[in-house]
Amino acid sequence: MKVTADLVVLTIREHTLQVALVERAKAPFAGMLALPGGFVRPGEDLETTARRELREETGLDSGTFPLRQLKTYSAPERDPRGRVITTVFLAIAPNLPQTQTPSEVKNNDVRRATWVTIDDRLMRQLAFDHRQILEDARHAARNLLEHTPIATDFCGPQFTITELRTVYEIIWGTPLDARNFHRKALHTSGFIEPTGQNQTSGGRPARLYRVGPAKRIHPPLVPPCVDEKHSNDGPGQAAS
Amino acid sequence: MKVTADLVVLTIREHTLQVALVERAKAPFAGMLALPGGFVRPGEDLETTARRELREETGLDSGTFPLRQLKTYSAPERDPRGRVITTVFLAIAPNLPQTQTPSEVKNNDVRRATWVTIDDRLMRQLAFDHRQILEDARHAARNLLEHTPIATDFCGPQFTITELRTVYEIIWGTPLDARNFHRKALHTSGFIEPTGQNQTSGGRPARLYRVGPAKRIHPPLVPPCVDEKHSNDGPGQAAS
DNA sequence: GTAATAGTGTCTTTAAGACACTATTAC
DNA sequence: GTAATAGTGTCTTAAAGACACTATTAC
Repeated sequence: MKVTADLVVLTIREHTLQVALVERAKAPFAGMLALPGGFVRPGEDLETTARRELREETGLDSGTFPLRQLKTYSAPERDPRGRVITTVFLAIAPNLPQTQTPSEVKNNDVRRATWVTIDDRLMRQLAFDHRQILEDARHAARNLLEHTPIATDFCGPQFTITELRTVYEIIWGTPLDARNFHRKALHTSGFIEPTGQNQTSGGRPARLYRVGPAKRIHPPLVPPCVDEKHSNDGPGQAAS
Repeated sequence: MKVTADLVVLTIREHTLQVALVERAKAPFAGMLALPGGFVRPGEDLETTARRELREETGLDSGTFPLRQLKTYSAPERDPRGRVITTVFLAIAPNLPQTQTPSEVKNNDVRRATWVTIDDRLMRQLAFDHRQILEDARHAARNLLEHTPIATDFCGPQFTITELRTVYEIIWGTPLDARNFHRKALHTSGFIEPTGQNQTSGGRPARLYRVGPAKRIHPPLVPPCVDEKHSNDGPGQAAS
């Protein structure tokens, strides 16, 4: 049985949620979009494989952001080449200054790597079972946003509260009350801490913050009006 | 590369949290305790493997309770026989009437299956990396208890609120206020619903409930006095 | 001054936490 | 009646939700 590690790398660019995808050079699914990833090599654990493949296929250096294992997909027919199971990792990248990490990457499986805005049209163009994987990963990301400080990973090492709120607004798809968000962010101990610096951008200067030591946001940051009591449990992963 | 599915099957018996373990018949780790599990067969997905191995090794029928995929362990040296990665599933069994599902099971890898109370002594007797796996699974179970109705899986199809509260008390290790728990359980819409029946046991008859349609407990049921804002993130799994 | 953005305070509502008594059964 | 267990109500406190104005900068 073959084993691969695949990655869902999310970022916010151009005010939308985007995912790093590769255009496949070979069959099966030649020319279609797929998640970056590849086979585990001897001596590698899955996370090492994920980091290597990310670098090889997209040029992204995962040293700057953490990888979270999400779920392992093992349906017998999920890869037409034979029996392949894959473990999926979620990564959140800060908004990168360069357009993307494109074709300089030498990799004979991959034609090019690109950021793609996540929408319904994209979801129908994905190879393998990557549509399901991406849906599950989005669900996991939304959940992590509520319970962990993961939103700060979308920002750089320093950010304003407005930038942080924008992350929530884009991923949740709803506007948030700036005052209530401000209060929640500052009153959740260990979430963010001031750096003492300011950032100015055409209006009153904004205070800059960095991520704090907290690993959980407690009580959670809940999206407004979405009473998900009866909602589905998502990709079936146990909460951490 | 070989792939296995292992299970952490938890139940509450004799007022303690217990886990289903097997005594290994062969090297490596002959005579030591291990989680039930085994190799994926052609045509099986991981969950199917887990259900089959559970039945073969412990006689437990997983048809009566759900399996949740937790995490995949892939350290290169985790199995001395060679490269084996394993995907771990969590199952919660109701308190079973029979003592356990013992040695009638024919399986040449396993000498016998047994329920074992989880304590520090046990944790030092586990084969492979199963100590780490069990610790991660306990952490995941505690978390699921807060956010999902999984506690009802420890009870039968019908249960009293006191039984349900006892589950939380045993797993959290702290007593809960009966009145506040009662209110929380009944006011969380979709958590539990009355069956209309009563159960009598030496005192005032208790109303019986069944699990409701909710998949999430919102807001979560939080263990008292445990302000885990700065606590570790656990086994590294994304919240579902 | 004007435009743009950041930052803050109060009232109301909801739910958690603490806490003690009454109700129904078996014996 | 007594023992055992189930069930309930109130006060206080913490935090979310709704809502409008002031502060600081660039031009």
